[in-house]
Amino acid sequence: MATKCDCDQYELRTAFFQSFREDEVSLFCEEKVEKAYSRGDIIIREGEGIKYFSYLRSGLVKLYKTDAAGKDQIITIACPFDFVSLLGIFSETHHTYSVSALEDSILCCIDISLMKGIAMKNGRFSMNLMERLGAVSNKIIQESLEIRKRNTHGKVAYILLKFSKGIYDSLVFDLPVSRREIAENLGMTTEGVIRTLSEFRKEKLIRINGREIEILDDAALERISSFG
Amino acid sequence: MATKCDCDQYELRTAFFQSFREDEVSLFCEEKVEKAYSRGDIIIREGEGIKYFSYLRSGLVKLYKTDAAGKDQIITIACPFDFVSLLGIFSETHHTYSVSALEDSILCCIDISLMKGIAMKNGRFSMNLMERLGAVSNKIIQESLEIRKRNTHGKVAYILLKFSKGIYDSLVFDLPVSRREIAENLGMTTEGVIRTLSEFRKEKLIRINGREIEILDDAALERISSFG
DNA sequence: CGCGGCTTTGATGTTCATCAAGTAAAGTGG
DNA sequence: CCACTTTACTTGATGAACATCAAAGCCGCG
Repeated sequence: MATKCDCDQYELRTAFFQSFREDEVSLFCEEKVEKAYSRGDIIIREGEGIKYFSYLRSGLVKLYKTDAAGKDQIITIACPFDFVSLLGIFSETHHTYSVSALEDSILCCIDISLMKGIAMKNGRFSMNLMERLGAVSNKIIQESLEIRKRNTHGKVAYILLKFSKGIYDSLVFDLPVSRREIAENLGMTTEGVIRTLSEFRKEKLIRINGREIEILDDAALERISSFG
Repeated sequence: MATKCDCDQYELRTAFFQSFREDEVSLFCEEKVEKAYSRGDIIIREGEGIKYFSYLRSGLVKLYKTDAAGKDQIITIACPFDFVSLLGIFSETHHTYSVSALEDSILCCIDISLMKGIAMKNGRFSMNLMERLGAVSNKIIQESLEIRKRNTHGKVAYILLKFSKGIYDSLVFDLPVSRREIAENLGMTTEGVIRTLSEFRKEKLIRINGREIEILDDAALERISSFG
C-alpha cells in the first residue's frame, strides 16, 4: 500500500516548506512514501510507536481517542495539507490518539528520525515546521473552545457550517461522518444530534437526505451558531 | 517593572534548552528581561501584537479568551516553566488570548524576533523548542478532552486533584482561583461549582475554608473523577 | 459606611441524556 | 442472490442533570 512519492516538489514547497533547500527537497522526496487508505481504515492506533511524520495529501481523516469504556472522542477532523502528526510527534515516543480515514485518503509519510535530522540541520526548516504545526495545534484548541461554549443547537449549526464553508465550500455536501461521529466530535449523544438535525429540517434551515445535507438558510444557521 | 535577568544559566539549560550553545546562552541571558506582576494584573491582552516570547518563572497565570458578551473562558492555568507563549507565537502576529496573574508572578521575556533569529540559526535549539512547545500544547488539548468528557462532579473532582497533585503537591492548599474562574475553566456555572464543592464537603470528601481546601478522601475523589 | 464583588443556598424550569422501540440501510455468509 | 445479522438512523416518552433566577450574607476597599 506504500508507493514512492509522486507529488511534485512545487506542491510541497508552496504548501509547507518554503525554506527547503534544493538538496533537502530532493532528500525529502527521495525518502517520502505515499500510503493509500480506504474509507474506514485505521491509519494509526493510539499507543503505537511513532515511526513517521505524516501529512494528509488527499481525503479526510479523523483523530480520536478511545476511553476505557470503549467510547470514542473525536479530537478533530483533518483536511488535506493538515498534519496528521500533531506536536506530540517531537515530544512523545508513542501516539496519544488514533487516526482513521473518513474518506479514501492518501498520506505522505517520512521517517521520523530523518525528519528530525533535517530539522536539526536546518533552522529555517525547523521554524517553518513549527509555524505550521503551531497553526494546526492552535486551530484544534480554538475549535475545542468554540464547541465547548455552545449549546446543542449551536454545536450542530457550528459543525454544519464548518463542513459547508471550511471543508467543502458548498451549500450541498455529503457528510463524511455518521451521526454518532458528529456526536463524538461535539460531546453530545447520537440521538441529540439526530434530533437537532430533524429540528433544523422542520424549520426549513436544511434539507436532509441520508448523509447529504443542503443548507437552505445559511444566515439562520450562522445566528444559531453565534448565539447558541 | 522589567529588570535584567538574574536567573542562572543552569536553570535555563536544564529546564528548557539543553541544546543551547555557550554563546547562545549568553546572548539569550543578555537580552532576556524579567517582569514581575501582582495577583490580578493583566499580562497580555487578547489582540495585542506579539512582542515577546515568554515563560513563567514563578507564580501562576491563567490563559483565557473573552467572548462578545464579556464572558471569559479559561483555556488553561500555567505553572512555572510552562510557556506563556503557546504555539501561535510563531504563526500569528497578535495574541489570540489574554493572560493574567493568579498569584504574584515573574515572567522571563525575550524579544520575539531575537528568539526567531536564534531558532533560525540553531536547528537543535529549534527542535528543542518545538518539543517543549509541543508538550505544552498537547497538554492543553488532552486536558480539554478530559474535562469535556466528565459530568459536573467529575469535572470538579478532576480540577481539585489537579491542584492537589499537579500543582501544589499537597492535600491542603489555597485555591488560586475564584469559584467563577473554576467554572470558566470547566465550562460550568459558578453556582454549579459551589454546589458541587458543598456536596463534597457534606460527604466529607473535602474540607473548605474560603479558598483553603483540604482533601480528606483522595480515593473517593479519584473515583468520582474517573467515573463521572 | 456603603458599594460592589464573591460566596452560598433554595426554588424553579429547561435542556439534554437515557431508555425503549422501530425502520432503514449496509454488510456477511451460505 | 437472498436470508440473516449488524449497524445506522429516527422518534417518542421519561427523568435526571444542570442552568437560571432570586435572595441574602460576607468581605474588602474606597
